[in-house]
Amino acid sequence: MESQDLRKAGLKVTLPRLKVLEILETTDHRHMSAEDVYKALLEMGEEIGLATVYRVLTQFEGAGLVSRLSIDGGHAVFELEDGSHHDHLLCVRCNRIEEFVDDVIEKRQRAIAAEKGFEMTDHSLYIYGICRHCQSS
Amino acid sequence: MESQDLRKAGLKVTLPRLKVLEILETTDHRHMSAEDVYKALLEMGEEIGLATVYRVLTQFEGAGLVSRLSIDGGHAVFELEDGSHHDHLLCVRCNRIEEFVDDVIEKRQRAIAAEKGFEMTDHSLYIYGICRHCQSS
DNA sequence: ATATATATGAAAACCTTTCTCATTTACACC
DNA sequence: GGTGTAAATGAGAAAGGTTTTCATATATAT
Repeated sequence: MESQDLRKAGLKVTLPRLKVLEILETTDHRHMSAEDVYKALLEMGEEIGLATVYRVLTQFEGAGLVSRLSIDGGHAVFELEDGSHHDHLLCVRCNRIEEFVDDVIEKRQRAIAAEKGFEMTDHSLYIYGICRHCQSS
Repeated sequence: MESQDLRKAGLKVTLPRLKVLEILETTDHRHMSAEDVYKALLEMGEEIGLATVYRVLTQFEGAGLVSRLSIDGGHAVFELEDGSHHDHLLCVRCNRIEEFVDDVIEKRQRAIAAEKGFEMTDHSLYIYGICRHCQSS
C-alpha cells in the first residue's frame, strides 16, 4: 500500500523508506524525532544510518506524507500526515504533545494576514503549559 | 538611564552590556540575531566576543529587557521588550517581521489550554506569508 | 540482464549556541 | 582613592541537531 505513496511522490521504493514508514505507522508515539525513529529501527534489528532517517523524513515531508513540528529549542519532531490541520499543546514538564483544532483562531489568523497585506502561506502555533498529569505530581 | 535597568536586574554595569543595549536601542532592525548584534558592534569598532553577546542577550531576556523569538529552524532573534505582548508575522521572502496583537486569539488560547487541562505557561504564534512589498516584485 | 540515475551509510562538515577557563573588571568596603 | 572578591569577559573548544560528501550499493527502465 505504502509503496504506492512512495512512487506517487517520485521516490524509489527502498527498504529504508518502507521501514521508516512502518515505524511511523505502528508507533505508540505519534510525534517522533529523527533520532527516535532511528533508535526504534535499531531496536527492531534494522540497519540504517541516521543520515538516511533524516533524508527520508525530509523527503516524506516534501511529499506530504509527514509534517514536521519545529519545537522550541531547535529540534524537530515528525508526525504522520492525516490531512487534518491542527495545532499543538506541549507539556513543558513531560514533553507530551496534544493536538487541537480551533476554527476561531484559524479564521482570525487569516484575517490578520489580510489586514497586514500578507499572503499567508503557513502558520505555527504552540501552546506551552503543564499538562493535567504533571500538575498532580 | 540604562545603567539603572541593569542594576535593577542584578547585573553589573559593564561596557559589553551597555553596548549591546545601545545597539538594540538604536538599530533600524527591531529584530536582531546574536550574530547581527555582534556584527553591528564590530562595525562600530567595538571589541566584543560572540559568546559575550549570547550571554548578555540571554541575561537581558531573563531580566525582561528583551524577548527572544525562536524562528522556525532553530535560530533566535531578539527584540527590545516594550511591555506589550504581541505575536509575529514573518515574510518568507524578505524575512521582514511584523507584529500584531489579537485579543480573540489570546482568549481562545487560554480557553483551549483550559479545555485540555493545561496550565498555560506560554505560547508562540507565527504567521508566515509573503508581505505586501514582496508580492509586487 | 544491464545501464543509469538514485539512494545509502559513515564520517566529516555545519551552524547556532553554550561551556571552560584563564584573565580582566566592577563594585563594596576600608 | 586603594584593594579584595565575586562576577564578567574573550577565545577557543565543545555540544547538539542536522546536512553534506563521497564511495558503494540498489531500484527501476530498457
